[in-house]
Amino acid sequence: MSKSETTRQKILETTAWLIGHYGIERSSLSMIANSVGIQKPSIYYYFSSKEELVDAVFAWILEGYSFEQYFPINSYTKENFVEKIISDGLQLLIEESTDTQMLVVQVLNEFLLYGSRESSHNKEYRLKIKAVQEGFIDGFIVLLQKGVEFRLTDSKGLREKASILALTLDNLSNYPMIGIQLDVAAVWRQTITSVVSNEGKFI
Amino acid sequence: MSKSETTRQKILETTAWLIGHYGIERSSLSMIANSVGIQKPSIYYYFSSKEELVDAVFAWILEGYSFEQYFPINSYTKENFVEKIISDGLQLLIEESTDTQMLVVQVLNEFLLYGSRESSHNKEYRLKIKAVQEGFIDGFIVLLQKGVEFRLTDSKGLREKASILALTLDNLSNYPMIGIQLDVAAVWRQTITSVVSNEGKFI
Amino acid sequence: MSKSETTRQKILETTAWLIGHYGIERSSLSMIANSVGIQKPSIYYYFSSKEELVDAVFAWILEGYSFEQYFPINSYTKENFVEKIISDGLQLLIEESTDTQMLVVQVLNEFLLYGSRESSHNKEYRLKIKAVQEGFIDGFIVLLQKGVEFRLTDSKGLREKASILALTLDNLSNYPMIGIQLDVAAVWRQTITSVVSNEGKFI
Amino acid sequence: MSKSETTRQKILETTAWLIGHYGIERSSLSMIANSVGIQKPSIYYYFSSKEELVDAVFAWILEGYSFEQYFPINSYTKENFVEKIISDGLQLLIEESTDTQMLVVQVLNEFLLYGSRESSHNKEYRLKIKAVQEGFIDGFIVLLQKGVEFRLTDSKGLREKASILALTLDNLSNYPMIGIQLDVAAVWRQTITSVVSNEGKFI
DNA sequence: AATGAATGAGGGTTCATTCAT
DNA sequence: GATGAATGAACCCTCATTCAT
Repeated sequence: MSKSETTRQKILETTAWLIGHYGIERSSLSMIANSVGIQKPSIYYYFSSKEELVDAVFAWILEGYSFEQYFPINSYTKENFVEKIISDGLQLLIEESTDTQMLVVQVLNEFLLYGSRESSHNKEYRLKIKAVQEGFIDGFIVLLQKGVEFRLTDSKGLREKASILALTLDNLSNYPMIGIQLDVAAVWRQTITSVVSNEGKFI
Repeated sequence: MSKSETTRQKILETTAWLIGHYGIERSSLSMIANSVGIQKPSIYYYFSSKEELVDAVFAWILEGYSFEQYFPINSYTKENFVEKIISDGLQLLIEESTDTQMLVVQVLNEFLLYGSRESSHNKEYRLKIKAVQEGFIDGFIVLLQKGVEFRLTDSKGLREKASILALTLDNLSNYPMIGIQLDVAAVWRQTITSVVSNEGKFI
Repeated sequence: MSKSETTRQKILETTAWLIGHYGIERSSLSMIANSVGIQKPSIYYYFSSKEELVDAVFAWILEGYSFEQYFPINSYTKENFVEKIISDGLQLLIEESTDTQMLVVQVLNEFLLYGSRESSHNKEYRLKIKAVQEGFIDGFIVLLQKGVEFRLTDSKGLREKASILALTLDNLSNYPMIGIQLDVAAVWRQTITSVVSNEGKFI
Repeated sequence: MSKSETTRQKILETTAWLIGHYGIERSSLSMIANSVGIQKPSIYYYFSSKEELVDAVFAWILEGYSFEQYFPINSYTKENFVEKIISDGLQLLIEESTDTQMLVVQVLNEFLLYGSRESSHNKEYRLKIKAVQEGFIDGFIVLLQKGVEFRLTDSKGLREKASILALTLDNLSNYPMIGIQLDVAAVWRQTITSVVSNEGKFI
C-alpha cells in the first residue's frame, strides 16, 4: 500500500472509531487529525470536506455488513438448516460483542439517527441503511423459502417471519449498547424455533 | 398556567421537537430561542444551562413512557388475554406512527445514542433508558405469569419470552424511522402467537 | 434603622466583601444579590447602576480611613512622642491583619488599580485615594513639626521624612497580601527610629 | 524572526499594554485581536486559551525584573558603595517613569491584585511575585553584608534593613501611579543614608 | 419595597475551511 | 504529500439593565 493509501486508511479507521465513541458532530477534524497524528489541513488532501470523509466512513463500514456474509445460503442443507441459522446468527451476535464489531453497530446507529434528521443530504444514509436492512429481510425470505422446499416450515407469512428474524437480530445487537444483560443465545434460539418450526399457527 | 410556566413548557416542547429533528448537538440555543419566539438569554431564566434543558426534555419525554401505561395488567382476563396483548401493543405501535409519538421514539433514540457516548454525565441517560427497557421486560414477565396462571402458556423461559416481546415492540417502533414499510400488525400478532401459545417447544 | 437602610447597608457590605475577594468586574450583580439574599433588580431600588453602587462602596470604605483616626495629634507629648508614633502605627498595621481591615486594604488596592485605568470616570477614584495618601503625608508633616517643637527631630527634609513614613506604612500593610512574612513591628520601629531621631544626616 | 514569532510577540506586547491600561478582565480577546490587527480565533493558534495568554504575558513581564539586573553586586566597592546603591536604585525608579517601564509596574500590580483573589489558579501569580519581592529582599541582604565587610554599616537587623529598602523601592515606584508628586530622588537618598549609615540605633 | 420575566451586548471558545508554501 | 497561519460563523454563556407588576 502506498504511503498515501496508508494515511487515507488511517484517517478512515480513526474517524470510524471516533464516530463510534463520540458521535459524528463531536468528532471534529481537530480530534481526527490529532488521533491520526497528522495536521488538520492534511485531511483535506484526502477528503474534500468533512461531509465527504463521513460519507467515506459510512461506505467503508457498510461494505462489510451484508446478509450473505453471515448467512451463506448455498451451504444450507435440509440436515443443518435450523442449527445453521442459529449458529450463523450467533456468530453475528457474538462477533458483535467484540470491540471491533460493536463499533460497527454503534457507528451504524449513529448514521441511522444522523440520516433520520432533517437534511437533504442525510437522506442517503437512511436509504442505504434501509437497503441493508431490506437486504437482511430479503435474505431471510430466500432462506425461509429453502426451508419450505426442505419442508421444514410452511409457506405462509414468509415476509413477516423474515422481518421478525431481521429485526430480532438487529435488536439483539443493540441491547448490549443499552447495557441490558440478556441471554442472547437463548433468545435467538427461541426465536428461530418458534418462527421456523411453527405449524399452521400463523393467522 | 402562569406566563412563566407557559414559556417553560414551550421551550421544553420546542426543544424536544428540535432534538427529534436535528439531534441534540445541532439543536442550538439560538434555534430553540428562535423557534419559541424569545431571545437566547431568556432560556437561561428557565434552565441554568443547555445540559439542564436537555435533561429536562429527557425527563419529560420519558415520563409518559412506561409499560403500565400501555399494558394495564389488572384488566387482563383469561378470556381477553391473547387478544388484549395484541391490541395493547398495536395501540403503542400505531400511536407511534402519529407525528407526536414518532417524535418520542426519535428523541429517545437520540438520547440512547447520546448516552452511549464517552462522557461521564451521559451515563445517566443510558441508565434511565435501560430502566425503562427493563421495565418493559419485567412487565411482560408479570403479564406472562398471568398467562401461566390462566394455563394459556407454559412457564419455561419466561424471561426470554418477555425479552423477545419487549425487543420486538422496540424494534417495530423503530422501523418506521428507517422508512421500511412493514405490516406491523401482522408481525406483532405473529410474534404474540408464537411466543404465548408455543407448547413445550422452548429448550 | 429602617428596613430600607438595613438592606442598603447589607448590599454595601456584601459588595465590599465581594470586591475584596473577587475584584470589581468579577463581582457581578447576580453574585451580590445572591449573597445578600435578594433578587437582582432589587439592587436597582437602592442604586441606579452598578457604577453608583461601586462608588458608594468606595466612599464607604474610604470614610473610615484617615490619618487623624489612627494618629490623634493632640494626644502627642514630648514624653510619649516616639513610642506613640510606633504604637499608633502598629495598631493600624496589626488591626489590618484582622480580616475586617485586611479587606479594606484589598478593596482600596482594587480601587487604586481600577482608578488607574483608562476611563474618564475612574479618575475620581485615583484622585480620592491620592487625597487620602496625601492626607497621611500632611498628617505626618504636622506630627513631625510637633517633634521639631519638642526638639526630638530636626527640621530638615520634613516632607521627605513624612513621605517615607506614609509609604512605609502603606507598604507594610500591603505585604501580607503578597504573603511575605515580615517582622512588621521591627521594621516599623526601625523606620521611626531612623527617620525621627536622625541627627543631621539628611542632605 | 519568523512570521509566526512576530505575530506571537505582537499579541504578547499588545496584551501587556492592554492589561496595563484596562486590567485583565477588561482586556477581551476581541480588543486584543483588534489591536494586533488579526481576528479573534487567530489568537488561539498561538495560545490555547485566554488564561494561557495571560500567563505568558505575566512570565514575559516578570522575566526582566530581578534584583541582579538593577544592582550588580560584583561591581560594588568600598569606595562607590553608598553612592552606587543610590544611583542604581534611582535608575530603576527613574526608568520606571518612562512609559515602557511604568507599564511593567502597572501590569505587575494588576497581577498582584489578580493573584490575591479567590481562585486556585491565581495563587501562582501571587507566589511568583512573592518570589521576585523576596529576591529583592535577599539581594539587599547580600548587598548589606558587603557593606558590613566594608565596615560601612553594622551587622544588626540586616533583614529588617533589607526589607525597608525593598519596600521603599516598591512603593516609590508605585507612587507615580497614584499621581502623587514626590521628590523620589531625595526620599531614596534619605532612606539609604539612614538605613546604611545608622550606627547602633537599631533595637 | 421588591421581583418575575426578558433582553442586547459581549464574553471565551471551537468549528470546518482556505491558501500560500 | 503535508502544513503553518489564518478566518467567518457559530457555539454556550454571563452581563448589566429594564419594566410591568
